[in-house]
Amino acid sequence: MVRPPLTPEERLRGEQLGVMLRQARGARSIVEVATAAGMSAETLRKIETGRIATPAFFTIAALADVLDVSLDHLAVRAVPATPAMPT
Amino acid sequence: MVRPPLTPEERLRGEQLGVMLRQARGARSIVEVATAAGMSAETLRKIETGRIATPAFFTIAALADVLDVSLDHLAVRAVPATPAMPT
DNA sequence: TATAGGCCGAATAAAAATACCGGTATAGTT
DNA sequence: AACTATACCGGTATTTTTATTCGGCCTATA
Repeated sequence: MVRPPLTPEERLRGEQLGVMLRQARGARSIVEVATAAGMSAETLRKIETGRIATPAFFTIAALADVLDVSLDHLAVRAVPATPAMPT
Repeated sequence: MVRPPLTPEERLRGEQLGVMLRQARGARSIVEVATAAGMSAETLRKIETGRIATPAFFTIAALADVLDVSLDHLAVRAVPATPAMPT
């Protein structure tokens, strides 16, 4: 009936996404990239550190545009192992 | 100091994303696609109708995977005109 | 009848996104 | 040495939004 809490797997997934975004930022400062992507530096920092585990689609899209990385690439890399549910 | 309300532009952007996802779903039922993507049917319906304007990145990623569409494609199409800020 | 698909509104807990504060560490300047 | 500026981190507080379930309602079709 309510929104369920994030699972440990979802937390991990968010951390991995953050690591990739941080790596893509390279030597640029958080302030510069966040401003270019139209978000606050605090938000970008929390995404990079995984404290925002399930950020909004358009937030990541804006970041990917600024950082010149592919959204599909990010999604695939962040969700590595599909549970492979048996039929 | 607080999270600002969604702008009309963000609402529109969400609606456009919904339209694209709906089109990609084709003849498949909401229940089938939502289940395959690991979310409730109600949530998918709200995304398609734009009532969830800024869905989570991994939510859209799961949908894009099931529907076999590109996240980059969705992002570009949903945010068509960059404001073209003058230098 | 009844079954399947879809639409809508209310209610709820959890989380996003933001700002502010202090702390740390490094690099450059006076 | 003292000061200044930049950059990053962690916590707190706040409002808005997500994601979910439930119930009802409608339409087509077997």
